[in-house]
Amino acid sequence: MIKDEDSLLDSFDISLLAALQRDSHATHQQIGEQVHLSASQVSRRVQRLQAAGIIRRYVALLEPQAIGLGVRAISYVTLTRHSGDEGLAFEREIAAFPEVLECYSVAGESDYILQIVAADLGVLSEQVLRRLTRIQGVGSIRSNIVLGRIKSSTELPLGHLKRSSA
Amino acid sequence: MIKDEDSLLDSFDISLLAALQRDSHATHQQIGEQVHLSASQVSRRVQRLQAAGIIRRYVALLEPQAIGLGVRAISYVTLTRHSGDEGLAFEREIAAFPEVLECYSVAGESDYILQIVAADLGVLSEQVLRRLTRIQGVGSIRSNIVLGRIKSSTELPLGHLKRSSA
DNA sequence: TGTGAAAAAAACACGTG
DNA sequence: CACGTGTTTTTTTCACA
Repeated sequence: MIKDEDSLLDSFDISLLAALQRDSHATHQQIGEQVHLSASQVSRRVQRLQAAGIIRRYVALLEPQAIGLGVRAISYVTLTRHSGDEGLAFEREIAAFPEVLECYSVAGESDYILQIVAADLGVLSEQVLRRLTRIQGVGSIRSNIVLGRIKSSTELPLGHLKRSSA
Repeated sequence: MIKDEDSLLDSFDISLLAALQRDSHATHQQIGEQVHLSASQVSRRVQRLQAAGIIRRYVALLEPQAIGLGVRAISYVTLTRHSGDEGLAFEREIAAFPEVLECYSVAGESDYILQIVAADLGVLSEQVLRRLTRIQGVGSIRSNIVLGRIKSSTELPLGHLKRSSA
């Protein structure tokens, strides 16, 4: 089953990925110093990791507070019926909501768990949740308002790869 | 000093932020073409947005599947007591778990909502959740296994800023 | 605010172990 | 065959109009 992905990853690659997850704007030189690799080597490996689809893309992370997004919620959506079609339609629509940062289908009481951001509570309930309720097939929506952001990371753990080298 | 963040954001800045959230590796030239701005103008504005703390950092996003992270869970942690200290200790410890990508304190039944990734269900339950249970003050942990990732975005909505110009 | 020059960085080709 | 070194090309930043 494991045909190639892991086998390309030696311990240098892992350190490299860790560094890029932390700061993708560091120069190859700087990254090379951190991971004990030459700049050209960093360049080569980065290209390989991109081509392999391990590095998906590079993005800028913004500060929600600084752009007036003061409220975050975790919401639970239950569909009226689970006949397949409802789900697909919902999934297509939900992806178009910019306020919905994440949406996962889950096993359990609710069908979907969403992470939503909005300017304030008023906008969240009167606009975003309101619009979500109107999506075809949506039965109920329950929400948890986020009081504090303890951790919010885009860095995937790499420790489980540490053992094997290529 | 300017305390009002929004006042620095005209419609060019908003387009610029949108572009950087999508692809921070595009050259200033390319971004400039998208948002109808010269490369030097892009450079200037990017520096301003960074200095203003609106752009927090640049990161590489990896593909979880490609590095062997096949399982994702949303977990709910309830503390045994809410006497303040328990919460702080938990928050400090939880941040050190690389598998815990996100952790929010919420109003509701549980005290914290977590997003966790792991190689497989075995590792999730036998290692990650096991270790979480042992943190001081943790009462119960309930989890939802993610069946499908419908949307997982780092792009914050900017539509609410569109109206005012500086 | 745009234009062009200077600085920096990345990509590339080469020679070496 | 993989590595580092030096070169070329690209990109960014800065000075000036």
